[in-house]
Amino acid sequence: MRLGDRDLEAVRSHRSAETRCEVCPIRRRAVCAYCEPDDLEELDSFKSYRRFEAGETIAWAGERMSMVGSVVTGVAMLSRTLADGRRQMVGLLLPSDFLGRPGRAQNAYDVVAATETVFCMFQKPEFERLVARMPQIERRLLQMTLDELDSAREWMLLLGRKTAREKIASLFVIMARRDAALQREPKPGTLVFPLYITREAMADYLGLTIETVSRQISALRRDGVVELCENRTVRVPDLLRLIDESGDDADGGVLS
Amino acid sequence: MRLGDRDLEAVRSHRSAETRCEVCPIRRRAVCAYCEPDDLEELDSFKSYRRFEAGETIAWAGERMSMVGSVVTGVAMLSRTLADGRRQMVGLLLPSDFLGRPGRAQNAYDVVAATETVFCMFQKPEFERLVARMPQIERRLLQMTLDELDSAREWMLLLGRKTAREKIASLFVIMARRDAALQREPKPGTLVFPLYITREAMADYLGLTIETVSRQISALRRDGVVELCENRTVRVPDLLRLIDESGDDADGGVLS
DNA sequence: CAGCCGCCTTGATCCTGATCAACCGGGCGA
DNA sequence: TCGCCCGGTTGATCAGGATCAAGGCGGCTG
Repeated sequence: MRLGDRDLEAVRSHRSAETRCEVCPIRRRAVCAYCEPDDLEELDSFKSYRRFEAGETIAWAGERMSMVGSVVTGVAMLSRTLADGRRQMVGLLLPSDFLGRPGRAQNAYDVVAATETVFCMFQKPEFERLVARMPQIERRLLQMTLDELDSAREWMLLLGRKTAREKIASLFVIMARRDAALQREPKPGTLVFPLYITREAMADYLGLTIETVSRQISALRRDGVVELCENRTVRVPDLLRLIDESGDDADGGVLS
Repeated sequence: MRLGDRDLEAVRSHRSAETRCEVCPIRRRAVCAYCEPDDLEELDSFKSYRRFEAGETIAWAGERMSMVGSVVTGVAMLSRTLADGRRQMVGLLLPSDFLGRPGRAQNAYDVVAATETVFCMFQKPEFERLVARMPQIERRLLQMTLDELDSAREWMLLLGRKTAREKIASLFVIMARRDAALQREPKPGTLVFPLYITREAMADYLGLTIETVSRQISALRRDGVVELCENRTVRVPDLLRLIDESGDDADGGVLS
């Protein structure tokens, strides 16, 4: 598949080693955790890039999934749906996140592109052969999976025990941190970041309805905690205030 | 540390290779996923067994954790607490489950023994050396972590979208399946299994209050979905009925 | 045996977030 | 240009689960 210039730029930056998070400077994250420089030539021949439109379904729960890979640009959502249609997002894939489970044929979740999204993908059998030959890939996958597990557990705390207002504040903190982590040169000072996703996606993420999401965002705006600018952009004048609203204790808490 | 006869019996059976789950016969689970028979001699010299009393705190969030290991008998709980004391259980460790994160010094969760619990433990540096030497251990850890991630996501669906009644039914389904999976020779017919944990633990697990837990269990009993016997034992006359109450679709759903 | 404590149950009331409904504004195709 | 549709906002009302409160039961200890 032929990629456009913007996508190619993304692919190039995708190969960079690490970025730093301004909000929690300790935490670092490789943009593509299994592609370290010394593996590049070996992996490059097996990679392919695929692009999905916003709203496009990448995979259905229960379907066979023939590829694995990671997000280069854009946002993808993992979700599960109950028999009567209630839906819960169970994962949010931002650039550098891995999609697909080595060693399992079936896909456990619906995967939908929230925005236009580019994936760096491998055929699953080829990837598994690569993993078998290169144990360092397995090690990095384990670390990534453990990180995801930590995020999932933080999310469980949010879903089980936080109020609607705290949930919204937490979401903003998470997105601000993730955005800062992905910035090559994060700007100091006031945080400004894009809200990639719709109210519906936020509601599915937080276990709320869209009406409640809308109301609580309005309330946070009314109280001066956040400002909404054009292009679905959020400005946070005081990050500590926002973190305070999120219910987490100042130090620990939300994993980026 | 000296173990009693009952504990020694548990340790012996702990070395058995696999058990089968009557409820979902496809799913199998090694009782101790990193201890396959061919590794036994090598690992044995590094193992030690530790016992914790019911209610005893095994580790605090934020603390350094010098050991890793897995549950031999009993039940342990992972939980996170918000600044104001609201608590959410984020993991339930039953026999065969792994505790501790290779490659991280600090413990992210409070770990509490729900019942008397025996762990098979390794000093973390030794375990990491073993892992480095034996890549098959890393592979199994990856698979276990992926399983845990799937469970966590199933749990997120429960926390975000299920009603109190569905949450209770789901919990019973999970415990029935886990119990059946751990039975050496599961009895066919009506399911009977122990409720290892208190109402408080259930409430923390499900994101409810103890009063709601109590009320919903009473309601399920009144409606004939479950029966409560002595010794905190639950009898399920019709598993399909219970699964129906849990809100999951019949096939997919709750991971054991 | 009495008294206490921990765990559980049940009742009454309250409140947060869901539901139902109306409306707004922008983008897009007819 | 009109009208529709989609995503978002806001209001009114409802209901599920939280909270507050009282009491029961069983086990443990003095």
